[in-house]
Amino acid sequence: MEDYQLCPKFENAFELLGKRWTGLIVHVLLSGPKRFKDISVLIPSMSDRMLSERFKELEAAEIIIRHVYPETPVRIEYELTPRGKGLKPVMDELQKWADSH
Amino acid sequence: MEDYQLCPKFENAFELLGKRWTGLIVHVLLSGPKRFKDISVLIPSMSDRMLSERFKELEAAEIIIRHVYPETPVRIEYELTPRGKGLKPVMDELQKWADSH
DNA sequence: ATAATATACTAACATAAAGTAAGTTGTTAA
DNA sequence: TTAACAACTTACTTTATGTTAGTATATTAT
Repeated sequence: MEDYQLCPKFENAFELLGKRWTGLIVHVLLSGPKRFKDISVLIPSMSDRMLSERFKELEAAEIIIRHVYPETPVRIEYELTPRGKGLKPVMDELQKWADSH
Repeated sequence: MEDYQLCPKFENAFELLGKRWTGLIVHVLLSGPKRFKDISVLIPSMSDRMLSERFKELEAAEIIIRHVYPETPVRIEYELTPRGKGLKPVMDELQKWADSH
């Protein structure tokens, strides 16, 4: 039995963004690539465990890319893909809403 | 010890919209007031229990209002407040993103 | 040489949120 | 009198998230 859906794409979007922390992570990455630690400092109420889990999901959804720079010590950065950057208008509108209401 | 926050308003917005189903409920209410049953039919994968819980949260956050029409049988409708309707641009941008990416 | 510090995680366990199935209340219809 | 419907609620299970501690690898301090 298939589920009737309002709009599969829309529902898929919410499956991702409707998870705790996902939106905030995308939001901070909109200001540029960041390291694991950077984000955990910017969003201190989120645990490392959650950040790690969300990174994996966002990478699988091709919203972020993981860059490994083989320096010593190794530097790892997370960056939004074009798809991820495409969320900027959504975040901007949400910011406006949050400020005005 | 206070938690440093990126932007309290923004984080608050996510506390609500970052919960499962909330976004979809708002989305369907953007097309007009609806009854409990209407929404449960439009979003069949969501349980009544969740719908009931989300309604309460959205009402408390003044995003929806609950109207009771004392007909027989009683008719109850949920409608977006101006604050709730203010989420339209956010939803529109998300829709665009979902369609294009 | 050894201990301490740092980054980027992972593991184990506890609690909170969401899913599932059935039941409640008040009404009208057959 | 039994059934049907709307709008929920309750009890219980499963999944998600929170909390604390620990690992691997490398550099720096003593």
